[in-house]
Amino acid sequence: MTVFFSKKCEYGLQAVLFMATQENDCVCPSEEISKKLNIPKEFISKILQSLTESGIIESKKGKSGGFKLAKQPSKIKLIDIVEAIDGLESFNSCVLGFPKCSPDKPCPVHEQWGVLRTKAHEMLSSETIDKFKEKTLKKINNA
Amino acid sequence: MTVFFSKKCEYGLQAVLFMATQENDCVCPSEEISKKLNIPKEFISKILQSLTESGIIESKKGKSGGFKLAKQPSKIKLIDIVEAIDGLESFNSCVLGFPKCSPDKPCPVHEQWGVLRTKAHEMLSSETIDKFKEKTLKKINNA
DNA sequence: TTAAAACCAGATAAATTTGTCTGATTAAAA
DNA sequence: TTTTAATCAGACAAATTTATCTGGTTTTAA
Repeated sequence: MTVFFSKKCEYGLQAVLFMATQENDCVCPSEEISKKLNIPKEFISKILQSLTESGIIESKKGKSGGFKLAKQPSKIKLIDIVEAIDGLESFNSCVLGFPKCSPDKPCPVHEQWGVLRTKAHEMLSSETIDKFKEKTLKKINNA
Repeated sequence: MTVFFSKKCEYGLQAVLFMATQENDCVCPSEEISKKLNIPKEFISKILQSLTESGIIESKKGKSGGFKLAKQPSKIKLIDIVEAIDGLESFNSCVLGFPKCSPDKPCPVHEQWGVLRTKAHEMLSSETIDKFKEKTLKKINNA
């Protein structure tokens, strides 16, 4: 197996990155997101609902409703989306599954893995979604 | 969620690291491994069976049987165990779940994630399990 | 030779994650 | 005002992962 993000989180990241490519006050119905990204409609709907609760996106109900970002793209970090969906536990728990892994009671690979995990966390915390607009458009339209 | 290794893989890594701390020709029954590492007996048995098939460990059947490493600890890399259990697909597939993510058709975070993934792969490929003997003993006996 | 202690094999069960369905509510547009 | 198109809520279903059970086979040791 060996995944990093859950499917939900992958889809959530895709969806938010996609929404960041849209014009400002244009709301995006879940069906459109579903089609553009090839994600089952009902599934992405649920994910969008939870991202709405988390305050990352906003929803507009009723006809010609949909979703849009709740903040400026430059204010949304990748880690925000990950935290909302998968949580941050993995950045604080043992990669080998040992109990109570800590600097005090390190697991065998504590050091080696710690470095990598920190780098991953730094990357996700520093990158904001406005940086990915072009690449996202390219990927979605080319793929 | 956000896991890196599956539970199976975590347990497999723990078990092999533990076996590397044992005396050379001493075979280790699955029950002992189960108790030492707090892993359900039947579950770790299955995992040990599959590691046996993969040639990483050897089994001795019958009374006073058990498992031991099939090679010298210095010849077993962490990545070997991961490959045997989880496979290497994740090192070659898109972290955002986009289809056909490649240098040609990169996903939005292709570069950023690629660096991290490569580092993870390098770490797992360079570290051999003999390096962890002491730390493993400490962790198991202290925890 | 026999009993005990281990691995082995395959089925089954439980838990979690992923995905679907139904109907209610909301709000814009005809 | 009514129809239509959307979110929302909660139950349900399927798939995957994790864990357990049962019984068989192997081999040592008493």
